[in-house]
Amino acid sequence: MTTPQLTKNQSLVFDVLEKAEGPLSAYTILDKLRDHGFRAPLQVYRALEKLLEYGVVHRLESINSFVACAHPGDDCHSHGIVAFAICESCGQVTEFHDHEVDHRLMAWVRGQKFKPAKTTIEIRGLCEACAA
Amino acid sequence: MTTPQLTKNQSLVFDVLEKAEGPLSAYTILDKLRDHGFRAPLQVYRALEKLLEYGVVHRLESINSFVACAHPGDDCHSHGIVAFAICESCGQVTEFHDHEVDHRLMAWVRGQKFKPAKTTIEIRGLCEACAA
DNA sequence: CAATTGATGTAATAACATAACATCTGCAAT
DNA sequence: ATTGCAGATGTTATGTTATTACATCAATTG
Ligand SMILES: [Zn+2]
Ligand SMILES: [Zn+2]
Ligand SMILES: [Zn+2]
Ligand SMILES: [Zn+2]
Repeated sequence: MTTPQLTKNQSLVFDVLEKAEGPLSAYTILDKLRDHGFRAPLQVYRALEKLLEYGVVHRLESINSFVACAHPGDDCHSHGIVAFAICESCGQVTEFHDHEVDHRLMAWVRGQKFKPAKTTIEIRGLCEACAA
Repeated sequence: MTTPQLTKNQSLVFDVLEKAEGPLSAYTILDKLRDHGFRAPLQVYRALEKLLEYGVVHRLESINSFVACAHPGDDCHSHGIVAFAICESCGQVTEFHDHEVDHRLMAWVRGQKFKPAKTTIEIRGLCEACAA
């Protein structure tokens, strides 16, 4: 998907996520944008909805948070599955993907005649620095 | 992990999940147990916490719901990663397990010196019946 | 201009989850 | 048996995440 020009609110939300060290909750984003006129959760959620659709932001289901894509423009994103390693201590997120994992999951899915729409792979644990 | 004798509340919550067609939210479980004296969310969440710990119930992160384990006693559960296919139309959940996926993810994790604690794999889409 | 479409603003509410504190129950040590 | 403890439970309140409903605004287009 080619990303269209972002609207004002979408840009504001995206900039906050890009500058952040780690994933942010929608309400944390809201707080960071109060000075820019944001007043209600919906302003954040609506922007996020589009940014997710454009593939420039990912949602981390297991921690109800959002993060800017670490590999913008990477073609794998369009058809591949993205995985995340999330440090439960420092919040650091690493985004990666593995074709073999994709293939195995999609092979299973095909066998079941299941029609996949969105796949979540999230590994929570401790990053190297925090595990030490 | 060997499952200890369940307490009254744990048994009630587990029975509701076992008899359910698909995954249930904590509040749905609460409603189903009002007749048995349940009054507050915490009664459900506390029971779920233990049932998750014993491995007889799984949490589906992407839909904030809980489901009874489909493969109780399966040894793979203790050390392997469980994956779920979730039908967004009828709610049906299929639990499966693929060693190759585990190996690939764990190999990646080792390479990063990341210490995994809990891994989530959830595929949302349409089951065979609903896709037709 | 009128109609449509997409974006935005605002208030209210729904849905999910935890904190804090009191009470009870079973069991072991004295 | 009494005391002390640990685990489970009950209850209220609160915190966090997400959506519904409705009004308004701006750009496009026929
Ligand atoms: Zn990405
Ligand atoms: Zn860390
Ligand atoms: Zn299971
Ligand atoms: Zn279905």
